[in-house]
Amino acid sequence: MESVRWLNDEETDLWISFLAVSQMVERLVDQQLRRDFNISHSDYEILARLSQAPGRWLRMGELANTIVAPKSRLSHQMERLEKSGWVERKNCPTDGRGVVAELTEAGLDLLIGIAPAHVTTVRENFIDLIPQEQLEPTLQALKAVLKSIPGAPQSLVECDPAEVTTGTPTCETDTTSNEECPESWAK
Amino acid sequence: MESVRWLNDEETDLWISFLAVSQMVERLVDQQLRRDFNISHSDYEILARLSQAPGRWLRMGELANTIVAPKSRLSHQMERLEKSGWVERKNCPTDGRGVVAELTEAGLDLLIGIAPAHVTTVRENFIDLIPQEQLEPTLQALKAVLKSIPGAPQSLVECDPAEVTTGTPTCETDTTSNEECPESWAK
DNA sequence: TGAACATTGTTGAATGTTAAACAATTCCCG
DNA sequence: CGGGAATTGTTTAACATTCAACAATGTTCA
Repeated sequence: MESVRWLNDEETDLWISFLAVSQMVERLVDQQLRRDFNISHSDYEILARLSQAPGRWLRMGELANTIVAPKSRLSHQMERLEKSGWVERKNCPTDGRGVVAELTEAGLDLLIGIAPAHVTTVRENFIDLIPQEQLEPTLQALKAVLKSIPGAPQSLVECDPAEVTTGTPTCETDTTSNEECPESWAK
Repeated sequence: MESVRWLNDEETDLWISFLAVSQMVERLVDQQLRRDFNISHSDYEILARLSQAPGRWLRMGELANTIVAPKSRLSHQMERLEKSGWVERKNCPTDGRGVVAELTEAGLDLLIGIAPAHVTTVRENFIDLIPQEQLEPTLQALKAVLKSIPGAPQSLVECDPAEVTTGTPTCETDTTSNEECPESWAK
């Protein structure tokens, strides 16, 4: 005899809307990438995250965590991306079990070609649709969810990949991540 | 020579966090349903939406829209659900092309058995993680996105399926949807 | 040291999803 | 009415994802 705390109207609305937005936005973004560049959104995410990593490489596990994918999926994706020449896998020098995923020059070029249109899609179908005054509270809500779920990834900065070729660390230690994505890039 | 409006830090953070939360929450919810009840979240959604529809049935197209799925996916899902006896397909009496998806008694019973645990999962991994003061702005943000995307579904109310057996319309015409999901249901 | 255990990543088979082509029906309008 | 266009839903085949089992390496600690 357990008493269930059903969702009230507002909570229900929030949950249903969240599901709908998640799926619609994901679908729109994915379809734009497939249609215009013949690449899936999840493949794009791999390239993008690698491009921002210190030496444009990440351990497989880290990468999987970052894009919130099971390891097995990442393995399959990497196999395809590697065949296309956009990514390389190397044995990790510091851990015999480990594998390092590295973005190739070709992969970076591809990403640089795609990013502008992608950002536009993200704006048109998500960011620019949200009224200014709700940006910050929404971000806080999302971060609260992330914080409470064990194993959730850090936030990373997504920006012009053409500018992120230096290998400057974005993670943990050096948190002056602002410098990496100045608004002045909008040239 | 197009000038790209890259995302600034806050926007980037919002986008990345949104993607992460979407995938993490969807995964957690889906896994709980599979583990405890051997049903996928998307199958659950079908049962839930049908249970709230006027006579516990919907046109295939409406249903696909509601759950934000391509029609082809819904067809496959329905085939499986029909085999399991939780749903039935009938020819639509008013449109020769149409097909009507109807929840069976068995399907409703299943849903009633599952719903409490499901709601708990949704609370634990999403709703209850969001601070009170961000609930409303977040909802507004999501609704703004939905409103601006053509073909986005209406919000529906998700509540105790045991109570929604009367066939009272929730859509369009009768918008006193509050009555359907009073907080007092939390018994 | 070495034996149990933990971690890392891959593999293969089962399953689910997708886009495109299709058949059936209805709608629009001359 | 009747013919072209639009809508509805299914099907097929290609593709992607998932889980569980696995191999390989690292870690712990007696």
